[in-house]
Amino acid sequence: MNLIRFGKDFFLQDTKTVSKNLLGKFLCKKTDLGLVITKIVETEAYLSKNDPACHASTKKTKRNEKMFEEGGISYVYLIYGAYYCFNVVTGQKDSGEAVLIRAVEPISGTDIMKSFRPVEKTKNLSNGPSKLCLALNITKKENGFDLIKSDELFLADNENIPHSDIITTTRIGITKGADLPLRFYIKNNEFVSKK
DNA sequence: TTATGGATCTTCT
DNA sequence: GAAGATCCATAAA
Repeated sequence: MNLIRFGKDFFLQDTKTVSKNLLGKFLCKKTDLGLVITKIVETEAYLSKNDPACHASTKKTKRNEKMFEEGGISYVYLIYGAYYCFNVVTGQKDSGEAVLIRAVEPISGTDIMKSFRPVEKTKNLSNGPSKLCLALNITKKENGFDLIKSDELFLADNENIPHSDIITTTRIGITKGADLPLRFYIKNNEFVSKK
């Protein structure tokens, strides 16, 4: 498979634009067992302004500092003391914006993913933000990774999803800013966490 | 040093 | 469909 990486320009666009553009693209992870390739099917945008749900909405801390870097790196954090969530940092340095990858569809290396996260149905392998982190073996060690240059964790180009097949709704699992329409997913895709 | 809450998942009915 | 598990990071004192 021919994997084409994105340039920095891709990540410096408007965060909502990047959120939509990431749909249908590949998220790749090199593991000890081989290369895993997945397709992004669901994202959420977290903005710096007028968005109380964003970790960067309050102030810069040791935990969210990666969100303030220039776009093109990863931001991984622990939630509920037990699960990881994977974000792609976007925008200029100090903007404090990112895109949460909520769900992916296994493309290649499905068996490897199942070795990290045993499930009966492939459909349940990566249809959630923490599920995909487990399946791709993404942990705190992957925080602050360079997604443009790294060969271990990176994004690659693929199909563009037609605008008519992108559904925009409100975000999930948050208590603040829950009414903002910043969640995007691919229409009729089985691997979306919730419709 | 202590208290509290959270961008979730799994298990049970 | 509904509720409990679980523990780190942050903020307050």
